[in-house]
Amino acid sequence: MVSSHDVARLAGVSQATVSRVLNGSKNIRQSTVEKVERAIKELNYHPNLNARNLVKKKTNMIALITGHTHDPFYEESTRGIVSIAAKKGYNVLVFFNKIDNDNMLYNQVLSAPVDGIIMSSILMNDSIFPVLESLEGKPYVTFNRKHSCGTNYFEIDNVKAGELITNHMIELGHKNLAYIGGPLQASTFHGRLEGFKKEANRQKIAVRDDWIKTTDTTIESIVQACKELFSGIEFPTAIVAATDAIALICLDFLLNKGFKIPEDISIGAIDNIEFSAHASIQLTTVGTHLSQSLGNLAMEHLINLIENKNKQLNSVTTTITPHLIVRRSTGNPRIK
Amino acid sequence: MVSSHDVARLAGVSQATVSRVLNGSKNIRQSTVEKVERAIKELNYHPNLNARNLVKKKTNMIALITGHTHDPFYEESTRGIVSIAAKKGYNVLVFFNKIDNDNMLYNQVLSAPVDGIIMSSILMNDSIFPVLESLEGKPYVTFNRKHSCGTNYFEIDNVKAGELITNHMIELGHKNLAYIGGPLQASTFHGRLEGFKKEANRQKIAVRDDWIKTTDTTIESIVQACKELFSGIEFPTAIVAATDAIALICLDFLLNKGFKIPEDISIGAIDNIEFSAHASIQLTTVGTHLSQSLGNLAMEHLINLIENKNKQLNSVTTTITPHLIVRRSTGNPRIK
DNA sequence: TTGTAAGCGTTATCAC
DNA sequence: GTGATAACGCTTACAA
Repeated sequence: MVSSHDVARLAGVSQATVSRVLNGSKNIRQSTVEKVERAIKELNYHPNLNARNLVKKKTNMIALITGHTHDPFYEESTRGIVSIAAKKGYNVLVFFNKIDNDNMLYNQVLSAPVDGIIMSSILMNDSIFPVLESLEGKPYVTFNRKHSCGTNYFEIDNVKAGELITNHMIELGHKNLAYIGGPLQASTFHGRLEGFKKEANRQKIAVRDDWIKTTDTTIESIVQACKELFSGIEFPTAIVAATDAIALICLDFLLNKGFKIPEDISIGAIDNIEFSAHASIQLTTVGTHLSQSLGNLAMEHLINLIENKNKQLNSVTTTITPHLIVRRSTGNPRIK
Repeated sequence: MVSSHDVARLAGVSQATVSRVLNGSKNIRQSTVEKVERAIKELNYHPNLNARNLVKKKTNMIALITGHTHDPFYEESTRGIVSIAAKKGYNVLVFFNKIDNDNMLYNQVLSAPVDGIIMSSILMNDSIFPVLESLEGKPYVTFNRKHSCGTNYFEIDNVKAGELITNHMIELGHKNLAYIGGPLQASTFHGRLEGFKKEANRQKIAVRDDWIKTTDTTIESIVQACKELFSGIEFPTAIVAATDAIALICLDFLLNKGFKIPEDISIGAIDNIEFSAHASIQLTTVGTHLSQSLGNLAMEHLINLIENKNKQLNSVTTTITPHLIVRRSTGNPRIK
């Protein structure tokens, strides 16, 4: 492996001078700059970032802990985060987490050589948080979900989101509502289910307990929930899915069963992933009016935290009010 | 930032001993292990990986250069690669590249502190390759696309894939074929277009020059291609898209224009991304019989290269024979 | 303008 | 078993 010493030797200068050229310092004769650059090119030298980072105590890397990008929501946010990071001179180390606290993973992230940590899929009682708090000097930020005792989060008003989509179904005339969500230790699922129940309650719509499904967000468990919902004599006429990703899986299930959407069954969700707008999907959902995604906002905030070290910024909490986006997956229930 | 020295001081041992405990070395008294571990916990110590990597000359990180995960193909491969990496103890640094050679990016990747490099979206004449070859000791691997002078690639037989989907259209009775692809400096697009032309030729089907569209794979340019295709008096009855991602965008365009698929227009593609099997898409496409994706195979190969340093493995070239997957986006042309 | 040398936080080779 | 100590490849005062 060629080092700056080799370059120095070839260029006939000291290693320190090579370093100066590399870092574009002023006060350095143009002719030596050229000598060094020629040597760099000739030896095909690339600085060892490990060594640099060690002395600079800065790596320009950030760690992202996200749910599997199988869920388009996480794919979109990951894409945005990596892009913003690149634009600002950071690289991102991607970690996928499971549904439950994963201490192995967290330890890895905690000692990863990164300047900050951004997380989307943590639980309200996640064990990483106390550690993170005690880790002075390594800023972190959360988006989508939040921790029960955490600050620095960017979320939508999940209760409101649940109310909006539920209200839409009820306004359409649906009385047989089902709900499919995820683990309630996630603040998103917790809030959305609360919104669903609250709105149903407010409108005096009784919801059967066994029509409220809590999955682990895997395809299998969502399909299982669908099977249970449509195995009895009575079916729901409308499904409120906690996320667009869940809705997409339900949709696949229902279409394969021969149901017509929305004639037979209405389906609506929350997240407004890009694909929901596709002409062959047209999912009614709940989204934000933001031009930036939550992930992008969080990433920009994280970079501010890293670079400004502005202690005032250290406890930003952002909750965005969502709104309903009506498309073609919801309609009036069939008259009996 | 707490270092192993701090731990040593608190535990009343030397820093070297802390290091030994950390690395689980034998020949160390159980009682001191406990002392050290207690100190580690108390100080909330996490080893500095930069320092460790510097001396070990190993980072357990790999760099992935991929197209934007906006294209589900890249999302799926990225997901697989990150998962395999994690399983094998590696983390992945994700870089998105543009359609053209991006020297800034490449320089970044080249000096990134990684043990190896995996790339999916390079061009046949990409400038990174000569450098990569000269970079002894940093293995690399390519999947999906390959470099004109590169080895270590995993691809499908793109010409064959182009032939298969084109043949399918012709067998259905289509005579007015259009093709929408991407930059021909990408081996995938190059081969797939070649296959398209070859098969049309073999079957004596004349294809209009202006019905062969080369986009830059952005949504805008694909939509533009669609507009051009469907603005004249004569329309194609079948579209061969070079990738499922392109087909999805065409599909959106066509459905929004009020076309029925496949009654008015058939559409088929290559890649067999997961979403193509969704009940609301049902895209006819070309895929492999592999249980693993190309990206996964490539990643496993890369880890072998890194860990075994087996020089024999150093020039693996894999070309998988693809097969047709008929779904509901293709059918017979309307009889005039 | 350039060179010398002291770290950065580890691992690993010696002695003891 | 454990403690010194020399790297690892870089940045950055401090000298010259």
